[in-house]
Amino acid sequence: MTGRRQERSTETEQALKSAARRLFAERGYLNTKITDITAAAGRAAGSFYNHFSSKEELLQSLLNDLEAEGDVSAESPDHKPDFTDPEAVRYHVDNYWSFTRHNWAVLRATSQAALVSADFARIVSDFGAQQRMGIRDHLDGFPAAGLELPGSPDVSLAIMFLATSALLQAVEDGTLELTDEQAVEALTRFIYRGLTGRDIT
Amino acid sequence: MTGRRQERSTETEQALKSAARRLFAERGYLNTKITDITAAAGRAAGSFYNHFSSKEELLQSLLNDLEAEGDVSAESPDHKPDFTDPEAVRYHVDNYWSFTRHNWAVLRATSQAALVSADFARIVSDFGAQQRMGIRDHLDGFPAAGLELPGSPDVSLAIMFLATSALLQAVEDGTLELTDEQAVEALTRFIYRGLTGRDIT
DNA sequence: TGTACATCAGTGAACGCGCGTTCACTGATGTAC
DNA sequence: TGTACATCAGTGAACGCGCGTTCACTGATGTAC
Repeated sequence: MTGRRQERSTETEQALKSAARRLFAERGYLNTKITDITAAAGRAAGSFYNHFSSKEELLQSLLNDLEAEGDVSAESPDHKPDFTDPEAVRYHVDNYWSFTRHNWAVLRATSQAALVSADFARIVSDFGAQQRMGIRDHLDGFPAAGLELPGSPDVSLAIMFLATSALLQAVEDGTLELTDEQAVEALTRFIYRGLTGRDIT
Repeated sequence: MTGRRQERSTETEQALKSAARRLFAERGYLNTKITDITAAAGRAAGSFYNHFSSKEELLQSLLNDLEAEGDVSAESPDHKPDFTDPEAVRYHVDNYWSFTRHNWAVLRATSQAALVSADFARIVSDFGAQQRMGIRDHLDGFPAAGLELPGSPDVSLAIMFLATSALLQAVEDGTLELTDEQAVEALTRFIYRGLTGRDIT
């Protein structure tokens, strides 16, 4: 009934995953060896292949977990879908910042994997495209409000996301020292101004 | 007189360097093996170690070449050192874009090396800090002009550089399609607005 | 200018390390009767 | 409920591949006299 065997199996699988997440965060994806993961998880090297056929597959599995729980695209009902409103920009910057920071280990691991694997490069690229697509309609009010984007909608939104994740990366690796609040505040002002050409009042 | 031996030696060294640059551009630093470089340069594997003691040292040497010629910090005499003027922002964005794009192979290789080597991580981090330092005085006119930065000067400038190189990376890897002119134009507007809170007229 | 020896850049086969991957084995869990 | 057999998760030593690195050797260049 309990399925003692399967229980044990999923225990090990979870142990491997969480060890991997920890090591990826500490030393990065590329510097983490499969045997490091099994050792950190307290299992034998061979055990790894009962669960994953490669480090890539493990990472893919961590990514799937992200999608399952976090659901990036899920937007709370009270959010404002119009970037002519500074609060709407702040809401999205804050959301994206928190999400990325919270899942930094896995997301950074993915971009590192993208350097070496064409598959992951496409995943990263598609992920970005999807993000932009998801909020493109937040710019719909611009013409009516007499606002002009700095470039095409796609490029303008790309700059928004790229600036945010690049700043987060700088904070994470210690290049820049600032709190989450400071970061979100500065980004929000920068981005709102950049998109609209108006200042936050 | 000619120094036939030394001539031959520097020939090989140049061949190795330019093969490396080519391969780094094609398949990235991490995916390029030392034997790939020697093969592409048409030399024997062992020859590599007459010139460099490791792939890192070769990359370091490519970086030194950059500094020697390009001199990033060198600013032409006619440039405007005041970011309250949109043309000054455009000038710097354009400059940085061209420089980075022109030396993309080496710069990307360096950030890839930074993922794996703490030494290169510091080089990258220091390089960014130096860039920001070099133009911090371009913000000096802001208070007098009644302009307020989106965050601290360092963070504001960091966002400027990070956004630019992140966009370049997206263009280089094919994620985004736009010409240099479009990119510089969009970035200039985004950044000028972001820094000043005013629009480009 | 010529000869004899030294040095040096380049060669490529061979070596060895790190690490991914396999596989025979163990002990526990599940199944058949 | 008990016994005999099957299956499965986990183990860790061993294997082997890829690639960095070495080194004895070659032929050309430089030096001494």
